Parts: sequence; structure tokens; C-alpha cells
Amino acid sequence: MSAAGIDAGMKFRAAVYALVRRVPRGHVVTYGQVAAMLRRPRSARAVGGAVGRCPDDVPWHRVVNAQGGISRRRRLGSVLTQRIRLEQENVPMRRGRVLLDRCRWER
DNA sequence: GACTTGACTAGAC
DNA sequence: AGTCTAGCCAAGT
Repeated sequence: MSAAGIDAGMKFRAAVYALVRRVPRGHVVTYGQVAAMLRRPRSARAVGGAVGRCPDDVPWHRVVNAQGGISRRRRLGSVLTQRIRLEQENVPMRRGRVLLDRCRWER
């Protein structure tokens, strides 16, 4: 797949996973950002859907919402897991929010 | 092919 | 700063 964007015939989900796998430890991206990087600026919601059912090798915890917060989901639990994993990677947080200015992954 | 369902967002009060 | 709304769109049924 190209640096950004979806190759011909590639499923949206596969592109999301490929991108999220490139996010380095200690950094995060937002749903909307992933969508924009894949050249689907209005597909943030779909990104959430893809990240919600991803393979084990995808660092899904590095994806947060536009406010740096951890989005709620139908079955809680993974919310705590996500916060714990982010803390373990020393992702800077304040009042339950990731400080995007300091750890947003660009490119 | 018509719904329904979300780990979304930006904007308006 | 909290709540609501409307737009969005990939996937699953």
C-alpha cells in the first residue's frame, strides 16, 4: 500500500489496519486523522468501526477521538485497557485526555 | 439493495 | 464546558 491512501481494490478496513500498525509507541492518532490520511476525510466513523474489530497485531489503543479522549463503546472494559496501555507507553495525559499537541503522530 | 449500527466530528446553543 | 443535532460512511444483516 502507498504511504497514504488505499490501493486499488484494497478494503477500507485493511488500509486502516496498515496505517494504525505504523503508529509508533508513545504516539497516537485520532479517528478523523486516520480517515484523512487515507483520503476519506469524512470516514472517521467508519474508522471507529474498523478499529473496533481488528486483528491482535493492530495497536488499536493508539487511536483516540478528536478531543484526545477514549471513546465509549457498547461493552466497556476495553476503555480501561486502552488507558492502561497508553500509560505504559508514557503517552502524556491530563485529566483523562491525551495531550495531542505532544504525542500526535504525523505522517 | 434497503435498512441498521457504531470506539466520529464539527458546529450551534 | 455540557448537550444536541445533523452529516457521514463502511460493514453487517
